[in-house]
Amino acid sequence: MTSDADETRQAILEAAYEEIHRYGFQAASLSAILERTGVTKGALYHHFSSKLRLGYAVLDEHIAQQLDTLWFAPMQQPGHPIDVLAEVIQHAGEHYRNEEIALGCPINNLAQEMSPIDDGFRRRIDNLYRQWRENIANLLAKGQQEGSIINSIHANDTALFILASLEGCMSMAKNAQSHDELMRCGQGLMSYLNSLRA
Amino acid sequence: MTSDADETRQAILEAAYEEIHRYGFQAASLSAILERTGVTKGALYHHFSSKLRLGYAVLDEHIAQQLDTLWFAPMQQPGHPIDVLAEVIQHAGEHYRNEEIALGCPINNLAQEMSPIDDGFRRRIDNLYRQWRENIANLLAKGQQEGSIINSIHANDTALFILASLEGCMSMAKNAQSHDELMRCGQGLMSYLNSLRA
DNA sequence: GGAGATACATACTGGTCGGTATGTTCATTG
DNA sequence: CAATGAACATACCGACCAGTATGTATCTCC
Repeated sequence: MTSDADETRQAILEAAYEEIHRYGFQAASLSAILERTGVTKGALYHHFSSKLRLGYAVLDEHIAQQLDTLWFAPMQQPGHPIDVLAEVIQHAGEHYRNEEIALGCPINNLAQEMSPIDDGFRRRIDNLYRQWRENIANLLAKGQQEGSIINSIHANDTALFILASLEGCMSMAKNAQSHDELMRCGQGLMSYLNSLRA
Repeated sequence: MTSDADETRQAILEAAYEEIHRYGFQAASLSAILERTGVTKGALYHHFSSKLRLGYAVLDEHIAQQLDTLWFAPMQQPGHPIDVLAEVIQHAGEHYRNEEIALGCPINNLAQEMSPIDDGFRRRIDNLYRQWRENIANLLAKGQQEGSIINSIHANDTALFILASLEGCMSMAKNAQSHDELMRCGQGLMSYLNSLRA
């Protein structure tokens, strides 16, 4: 029964994601993940050859999909690029209220923790960030073609800065454990974004 | 001889700082710190009652002092606030080239890792960030009084966004392991800062 | 209906970790 | 000069961890 097996695999991924999101990858305990799911260690090592591979799978499958749902897909909607960005950011801000802002952005968490010590993590995260930047840069470039975004900026570099600011705001709010600080910081980003309108 | 004892204590703090900066607090191994210094476990536990207290001391003493030297002190120099900020940021960027950009900002590292799971860390980091914000906000407010900074912005909120962007740029560059990306991201921040000139 | 593979379950291992108990040296102080 | 405490040093402990070895039930396929 491939469906049962797949359910088990997904349950492990989901539990691993939550454990990693809260405690980080290294501090995430396999025993805790097993306890969460009711799955045994035999099952876990049947589906994943090591803790590292489990971590990679969480990134490649769970987190990548979440990023797509929360950011990439909504960015495809029509409208003025800055309006689209503003709406997506606003919506994500709401999402992170329920997801406990104190846990921070899952990608940034892993980036900070793992990129200096494991290149497999680093490259995967780099890919996600690259896609993210490209999505933003495409929006900006489209706006420049349409004449709705000023031409004096470089789309790629500006996208990089926007993403950095985004992650920075999440960072600040995470440490302050304050959704209000996230919103205040987001206002700063918004005023920057508005300065890009043609 | 209090001087010998103090040297030992400082040696432990320095080694602990480096170990924590590289691997994070939880993954930092006391054994590795001892090996670095040649100090024994007895000595370590004579000076620090637990690993947690050692971590707090690294923040309270080593990191706080580093922050003061690299950021707060240089921000006191005279000149147009934006010029001062630009120079300090530029100088810090150079510093982080040698300090291995791939290790990231020590404060942000600890914030991401520890703030959700230990309030002692979180509050200490919150204090450092607060001082940082206040230093920036003071510069901006002074500029507003002098008429060199536009009045339409709120100094405190803008300082928050600037700090967030700063940390975000460090974050991006850390994961990319690229000092060039730090500089490109910094350019985005600079163009934002310039938009604040009166 | 037997063979092999899939999908687990249980019990165990070696290693590392933070922390402690105890011993020792030496400098100060009454 | 004896006593005390600071400043270590050494040896050890229990807990937890990722990973493994082995067993078993079920399902597929010839």
